[in-house]
Amino acid sequence: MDIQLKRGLLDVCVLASIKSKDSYGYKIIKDLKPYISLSESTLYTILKRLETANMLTVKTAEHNGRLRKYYHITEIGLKRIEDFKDEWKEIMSIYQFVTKEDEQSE
Amino acid sequence: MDIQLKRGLLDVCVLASIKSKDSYGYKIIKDLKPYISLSESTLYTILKRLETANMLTVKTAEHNGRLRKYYHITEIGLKRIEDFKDEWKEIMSIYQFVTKEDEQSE
DNA sequence: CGTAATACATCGTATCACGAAGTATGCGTA
DNA sequence: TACGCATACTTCGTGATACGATGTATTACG
Repeated sequence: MDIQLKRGLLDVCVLASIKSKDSYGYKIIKDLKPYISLSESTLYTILKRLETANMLTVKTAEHNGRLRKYYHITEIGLKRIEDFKDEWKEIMSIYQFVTKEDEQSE
Repeated sequence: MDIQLKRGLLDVCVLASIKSKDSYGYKIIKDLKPYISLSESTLYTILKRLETANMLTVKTAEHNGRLRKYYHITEIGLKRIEDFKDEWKEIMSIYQFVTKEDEQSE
């Protein structure tokens, strides 16, 4: 997918991937892969950004003797997803503008 | 609309605005306003980019004693719009992923 | 004559996705 | 043991790009 199109979609995707259950970096990438692929450097940048924006919290926990960072969505993060649904209406109208056939010009 | 979300949408919007009829800078901004707003500096940057990518051609013409630059879409530009329709399928699947309610987690 | 609308252009800045590279651990296998 | 591989997270530099600010110039209107 076009890199420009991914912007604005990525943040919400990451939030959606931890919405129902806390998750961690490596798993998020795998879960998102069928929909949108992102590199590790991209993901950790996003996670840090979302943390700064208080959309998620981080908790380090041990798993199999190794440390993992688990990410938990906040109310603000949930609201971000809701806001996206509103933005979607605008995107739909743009889509219709772009794809409409101009009958009068034929 | 979120600035990140606009990226990737803007180019195609501009192309769509000149698809059926040649247009010029100021008019493009006005035509797009109901769907997506962009500043002049942004538009001229985009127009130059699309010209470099051979997605449109420019022709300077006189209008009311003043020079105007008219933009005309090319085959490559039209193809860009078609490609966008394909990308749309991916975007739709992302939308469904983001908005799906997780029944199993309730 | 002054103001607004029209029309195009340039510059600097902030945001951001990504590749490359690095660090470290656990596990299977030869 | 030694090696490769998957897991897991981090840092750095770069290129793309939307935008505000600013500038130039003309036409239209009162």
